[in-house]
Amino acid sequence: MLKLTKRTEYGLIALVHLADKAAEVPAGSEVEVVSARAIGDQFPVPKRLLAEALKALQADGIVESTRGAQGGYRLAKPASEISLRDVVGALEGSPMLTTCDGPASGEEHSCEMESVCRIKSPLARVRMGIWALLDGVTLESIASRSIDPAEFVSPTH
Amino acid sequence: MLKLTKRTEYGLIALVHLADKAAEVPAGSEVEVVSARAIGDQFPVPKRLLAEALKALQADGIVESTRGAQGGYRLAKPASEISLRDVVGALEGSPMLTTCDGPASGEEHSCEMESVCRIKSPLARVRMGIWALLDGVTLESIASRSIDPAEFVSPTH
DNA sequence: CGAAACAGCACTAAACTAGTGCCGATTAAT
DNA sequence: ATTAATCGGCACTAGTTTAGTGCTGTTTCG
Repeated sequence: MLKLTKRTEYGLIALVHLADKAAEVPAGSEVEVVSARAIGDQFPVPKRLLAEALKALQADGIVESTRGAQGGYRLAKPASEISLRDVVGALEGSPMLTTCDGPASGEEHSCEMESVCRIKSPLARVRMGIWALLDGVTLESIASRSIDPAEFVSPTH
Repeated sequence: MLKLTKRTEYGLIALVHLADKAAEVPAGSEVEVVSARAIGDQFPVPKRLLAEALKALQADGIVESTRGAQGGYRLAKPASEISLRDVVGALEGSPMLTTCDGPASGEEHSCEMESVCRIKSPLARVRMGIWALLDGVTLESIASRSIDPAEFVSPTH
């Protein structure tokens, strides 16, 4: 239904929090890690799911983790280099729009009626447009409430 | 998972077909209606679901229907005035991105932690950006640019 | 050692999606 | 007037996805 999952929502909340922590220290210095528990304590969200989201973000290299007591997470890159596209890709995967559409165009049964399908390529373009839109929104811009309408000009045309 | 439903996919296929029919006659003249059965016979899709999609499109004023024998559907507006936004809106409804986000911002339980939520307004802007993107794609542009082989080889991302 | 914290697997319940069944209402053709 | 084609609405089943939880193992600080 063209909707993001809760996992993504919780992951984003955590990332904004981590971005705050990273912004608090002078550039270049070590950023202290924050535990999933510590993040969950600050927001009324299921702490366990938030932890699941952080695990997925770690697996995709968006955050890095320190294990053991006093362990936790921090951003693996500057917030300005983490885009919504990265986050959504890590937490939702790539499939988008319809099964007829899809990244694996040349693969197996992408569309049984490829030769007659009139909507495949238009939808592929829209999908790329959406990814491009997400790509233009960085974690930094989300964390610092800056109203920047320039991000929302349609890039594909 | 940020995906359109089959209903929307089938509805789009039908709409492209109807747009073709509308383009075949000189401007101003009556466009003959096409039955759901006739459309379904031309594509390997579940005919019944296609009919369901057409019903929804009719309810939203995107197509108009003629009942009874020899009845069917045709576009209610010129294809150039029907956008993907209209179609998706009719077949999927408006909710998008997260429950925290959402068009009815001022309504009831939009977000329990509204005061602390950092991601609500950024996501709302992204949602508007996606709608704007969909708004820029007309049924006409989909129907006309249909067979463009260059699109099939484009590396998606 | 023991507690804190990440990592991985698996599971349940609810919601949504895809697809179908059925029947009534309407209308053109005969 | 009858018939057949067609839209319109309600409801139902099965499969998939999502939300959320349980449990166990592993790492690391104190």
